[in-house]
Amino acid sequence: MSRAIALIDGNSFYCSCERVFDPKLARVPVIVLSNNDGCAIARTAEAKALGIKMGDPFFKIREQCRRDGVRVFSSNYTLYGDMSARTNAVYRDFAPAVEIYSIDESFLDLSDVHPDRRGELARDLRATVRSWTGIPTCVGIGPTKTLAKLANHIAKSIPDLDGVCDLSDEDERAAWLCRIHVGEVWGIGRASLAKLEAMGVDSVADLRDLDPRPVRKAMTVVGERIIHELRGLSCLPLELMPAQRKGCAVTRSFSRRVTERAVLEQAVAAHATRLGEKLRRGGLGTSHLTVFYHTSTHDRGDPMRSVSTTVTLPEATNDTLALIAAARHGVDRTWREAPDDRPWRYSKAGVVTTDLMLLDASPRALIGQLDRKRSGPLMAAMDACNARFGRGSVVPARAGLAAKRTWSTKFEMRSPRYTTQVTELPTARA
DNA sequence: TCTGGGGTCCTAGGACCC
DNA sequence: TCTGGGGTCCTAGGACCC
Repeated sequence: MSRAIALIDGNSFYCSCERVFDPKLARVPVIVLSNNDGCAIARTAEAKALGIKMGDPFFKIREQCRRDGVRVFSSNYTLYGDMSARTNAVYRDFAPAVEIYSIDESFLDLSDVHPDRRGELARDLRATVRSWTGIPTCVGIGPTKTLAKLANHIAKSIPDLDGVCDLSDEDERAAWLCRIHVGEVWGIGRASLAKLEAMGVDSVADLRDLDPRPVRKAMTVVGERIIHELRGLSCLPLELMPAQRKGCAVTRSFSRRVTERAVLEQAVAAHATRLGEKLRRGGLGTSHLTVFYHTSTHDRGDPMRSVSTTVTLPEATNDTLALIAAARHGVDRTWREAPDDRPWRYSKAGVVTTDLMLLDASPRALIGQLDRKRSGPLMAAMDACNARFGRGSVVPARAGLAAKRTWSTKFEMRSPRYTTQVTELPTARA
């Protein structure tokens, strides 16, 4: 039996999550905004038809949204993450192996399903997910991940296919590859597209038929792999065990421009706190913390400043207090008072780590060892309180975190966390 | 100082993804 | 006024070693 991979994803996933809990959103244009209500990152078909593009800044389309009756939502990651888990639970009923690729996409191994039955299984899967979670999906099937992705793209763009496209058959596949633009291929971005167009490549079939060697020269081994994958030779295995992550970052734009040192310190302390939570969830630690903050390139005429500094810790840790101290130290050694009456107006700050390791397996310091016997239980107690009473219920004192946050990210149009907060359950009146 | 042929590790930057 | 956040992989080049 031939190898077969399916890629299933939620249609306009974030928008579909909002629709599940508000029937009035059906058939009207809906968009979901990025953090800070910055730009559109999910659009329903109706919103796309109005010309709203991926990444359109909200302040530029606000008026159009009002005029055209577009329903606008801030992103509600708690809700989307929970809905994602529900869809994956359904996928696992249909396939022996599932790779969760992103919040709304999963690869399924269908190799053991007879080729004649794969389309039927995909239709059954779609219907089940729709009925059990409310999320509409599309399914693409092919002998490699790259072809499954391409099939999914076809399933989405040709309504007659009813949300399922199977590229298992070689002749059918060849016909489709001639009709699809090479820019739709997974892994071909702007830069590669320009190179390929210069080489006279237009369709996916053109790319498939290229000699891999010159492509490797121009697009590295990544480009070469894509060609093999398009020919049906699998180079990208299903990754069933999530790999240990290598880096972790918490970065946010401010909801206003920030000029005060105390506010910047409060922000990086808050980001370091969140970083600690993320690290502890994976049992990970870091011994280097990079702190950055900068002005905005959109503020033309304003003085620009971009700062990035890396603070070294004596040994790996995920202790919030140690991370906050490191983050504040980063600000300490880089903060400058403006030379004249035009202060730098910072737009964004963050903390970044790139050297994560399992804390239990990390080497201990000879000098400056942190007290893990104390830190572990303290952090566990803090995490437990915050899990029970909501994030931010317990914060370290002294870091200024208890004070009002005047800079924090905007979510002015966020829907309730219907599935994870008992206080935000929908109300029914009878 | 020059001459040669390997290695490893780290970092920065580019590209791409969702 | 208002333009997201968080990842991965790959390569080149420098520092350093034998």
